Amino acid sequence: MIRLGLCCLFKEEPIKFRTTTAKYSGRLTTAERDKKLSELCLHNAESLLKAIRFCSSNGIGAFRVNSRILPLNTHPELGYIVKQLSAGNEIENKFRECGREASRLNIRLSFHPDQFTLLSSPDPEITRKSIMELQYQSEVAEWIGADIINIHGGGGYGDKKSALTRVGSVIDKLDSVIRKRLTLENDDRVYTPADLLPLCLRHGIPLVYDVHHHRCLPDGMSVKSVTEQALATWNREPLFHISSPKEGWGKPQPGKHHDFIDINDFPMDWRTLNITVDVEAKAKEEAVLQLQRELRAL
DNA sequence: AGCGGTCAAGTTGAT
DNA sequence: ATCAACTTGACCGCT
Repeated sequence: MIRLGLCCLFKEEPIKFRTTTAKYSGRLTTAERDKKLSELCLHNAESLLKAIRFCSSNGIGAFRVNSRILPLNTHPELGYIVKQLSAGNEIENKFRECGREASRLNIRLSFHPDQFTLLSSPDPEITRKSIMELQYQSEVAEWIGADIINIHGGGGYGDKKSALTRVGSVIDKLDSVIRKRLTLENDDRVYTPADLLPLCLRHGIPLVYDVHHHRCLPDGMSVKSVTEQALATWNREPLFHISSPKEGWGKPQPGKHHDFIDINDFPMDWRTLNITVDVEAKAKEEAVLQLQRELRAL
């Protein structure tokens, strides 16, 4: 019933994604840089294929793709178009193979651009760069058949209402390759489910409900109520997030993730739903497998 | 071969 | 005013 998802990395399984830094890459000659980036992108496509197969073999139903799957792709000085890399065609073909394999094995793929990607900024330059990032992840999403690009609301700037209005107007202008995949997630500092639900309903954007963030930043709504209302925003299999606090509830830093999920943090109401739940835990695949065992044992 | 310093981006809140 | 935290290591370069 429930599809559990692994986020980006492995703890024990030897599947690695590689990256580089702008500082290092910028010191290389154009030819050296092309070679380096080609190698990294191709390596990452091959790792993604392994990740998909690992998930399938282990009963893990979803995998979140790291934002740096194509390292430095949208960097202002060092960014590049994949087709123009020397290994461009090979890279794209390998990603399309990932898509076929994910489809064959029924592994759901998603993206989660990091905190630099936000649509609420009053600065148009930040919005422009964010849209570039969404565009890049959408292109890879097209290749591999990922149906989700999930982001947070971004900054509040002391006026969340105005900020969310900006988010809405940017969303309405997005290219459909982004728009059809875009989802919004409540965070643990600024935007609660109560903040985001009206926007999600008005603009037809699904809400990724992170119950851990909701517990860190409550809004008076119950888990049950948010669950119901979040489900109603989805036109496809819903995606929710789960994690457990490292120091326990009520300690200084409830935002930090524990190695594993405490089964008591998993909402009862979710157990019978037809949903994907991404497991955000430092023990990665070990944590997903443990939660799966504990859910089955109930 | 091993280890430490460093890493593109934005915002918030602790100090 | 500065800086860690966010999702979290992985990389390069020095010894």
